[in-house]
Amino acid sequence: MATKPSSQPSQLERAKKALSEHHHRVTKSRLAVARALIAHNSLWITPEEIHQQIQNQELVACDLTSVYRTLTLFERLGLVARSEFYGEAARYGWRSERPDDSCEHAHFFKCKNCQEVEPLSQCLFADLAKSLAKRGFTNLEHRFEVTGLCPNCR
Amino acid sequence: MATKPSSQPSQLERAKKALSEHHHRVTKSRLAVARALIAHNSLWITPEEIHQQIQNQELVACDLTSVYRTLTLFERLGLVARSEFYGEAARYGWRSERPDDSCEHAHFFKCKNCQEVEPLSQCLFADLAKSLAKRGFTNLEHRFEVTGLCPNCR
DNA sequence: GTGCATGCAAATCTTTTGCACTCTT
DNA sequence: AAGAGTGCAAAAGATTTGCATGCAC
Repeated sequence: MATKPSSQPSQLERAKKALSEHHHRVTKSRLAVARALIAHNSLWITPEEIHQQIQNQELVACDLTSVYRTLTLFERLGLVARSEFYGEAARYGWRSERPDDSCEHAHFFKCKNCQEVEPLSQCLFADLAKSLAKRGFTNLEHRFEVTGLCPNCR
Repeated sequence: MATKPSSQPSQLERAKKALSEHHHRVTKSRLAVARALIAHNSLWITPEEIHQQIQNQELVACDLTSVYRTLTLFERLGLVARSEFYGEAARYGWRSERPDDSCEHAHFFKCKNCQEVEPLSQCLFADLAKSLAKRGFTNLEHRFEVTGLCPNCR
């Protein structure tokens, strides 16, 4: 799974900026979590996996508890998106674009057999959101998840 | 929250039929769970709530563990649909129509404030399903959930 | 009678919380 | 120096599992 080293510095800078702008401290743990997420690019990983990766690849120690706390914070800052399949740990993905793009997050396909996760290009929500907004619903959030068997596993 | 007594007998019969057709035994516990779900009609309730309701309204005892096991079974039989909002217990809803209608289940809006659950009429999945199927994905299942504030709570 | 289903207890898994200590600001 | 952030341990909550007993078939 190749990472895109060239995109990492700017993404990490974005994280630092978001933290300081919102008066949160730029700590080693938080940067380590950010790095782990950015390295996984568009994939969705669990807090546990993030924790593992930090332990393996970094000299920094970062408790699992801090991973959770950092992810919660990052989500508030719009840096990550969260999604969850039934009965499993939540998964987080780095959001490389603007935080207000609410359609970039929880749309993906996951194979029941090989666990492969594949992002879905489309966001089906836009139209429905409009019609709900028209009827007076506000603060809308949505989740859309698809499972099944991928071509390799069927 | 008024129930529709007239629809209950047939729904319960449907449950019994599905059980015996698939060589599962028709037990008091399973019927109690079915009754609790049917009484709640289109609402989505948690295993805990089902358990509570059985304890309150029925003379039958049914352990929470059995509620879980029964719900898992019912889901396999297509009698109930399961949905889950972040960080909360899963919720189950009785499916009054044919089990193969994959668009009847997890499409609803839930107000973050008053917890009101409102079904969404549209199924946005059809087109995406087609394109995934064309690419070789099979056994597709999907979930689509929306939260926010309803007109009364905004 | 057979063996599926149940109840109870305990385990598991994810996530959160309390608290003393540490490090960023 | 102040207090936000962290690590560790323990709690909390939902769901699952093991096993002996009980009930539907």
